[in-house]
Amino acid sequence: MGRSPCCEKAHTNKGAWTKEEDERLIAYIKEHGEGCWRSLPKAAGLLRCGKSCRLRWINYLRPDLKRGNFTQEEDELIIKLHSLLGNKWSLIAARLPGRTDNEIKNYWNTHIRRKLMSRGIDPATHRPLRESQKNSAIPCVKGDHKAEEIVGVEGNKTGNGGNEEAPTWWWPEEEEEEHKQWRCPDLNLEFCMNPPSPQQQQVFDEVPVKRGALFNLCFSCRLGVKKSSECNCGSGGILGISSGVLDYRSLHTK
DNA sequence: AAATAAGGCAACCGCCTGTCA
DNA sequence: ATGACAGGCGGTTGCCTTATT
Repeated sequence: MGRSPCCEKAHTNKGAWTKEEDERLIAYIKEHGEGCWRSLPKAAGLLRCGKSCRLRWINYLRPDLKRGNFTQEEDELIIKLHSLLGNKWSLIAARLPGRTDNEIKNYWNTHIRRKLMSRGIDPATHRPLRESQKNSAIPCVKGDHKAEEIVGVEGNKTGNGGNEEAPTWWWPEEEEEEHKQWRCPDLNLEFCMNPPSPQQQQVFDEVPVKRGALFNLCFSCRLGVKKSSECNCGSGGILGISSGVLDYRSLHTK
């Protein structure tokens, strides 16, 4: 037997939200806060599925949302993060204050994908299209490259399927043979994590990480060690992976 | 001006995961 | 240990708007 539906579909509205529904949802959340999405619709007098309410709030009604076009900096950050995380839109969104996973996903599919394709870069692998077709592996990273250096999109390496532009991290032709030797012989997924530098620590403490909120986490929580006895911030690692484990600023590949 | 195509985005669907009894 | 449940996520759909013919 399958799971029961999250709501009684026969008596729920679907499709676009009306202004009145929005106002009801905002008013309810302002008074009672987020959470208990299943019971929220009834309590708020909405004929909507709880999931639908959650989505509407998170993607559209939250007061901390940044509306409007993506900036060049945001563009580049999305590309960088996507090259590291893949389609983990929620993780990517966690690093772009005021942006939602859905918004970033849509933006990726409609703008960035095309932009990368026009540059001859495979948006799935972040490799030149010709290479991606030959070898559909995830891009390998040259030993000491930091994540920030991996996915620059400017540059003009030729031989990428006729397109002049290619990532700056792509090696010059004279090194091509050398790199063919070791490029993705095995996919090395071994990561090392370093404690944040004082500068990184400051960034961690200042940059809104998730949903515009500020988090002050101890080191064990940033490592995603849930309920660690070392935890001295009291959060118990509630943010897990999004808080530090995969933070691209402290993540290096070997 | 009307018809059609393409683009953009909000919303839905179904699966996965973590939590709790 | 197990199952139910809520929340969260990524993929997909469908509608609305804009551009083109």
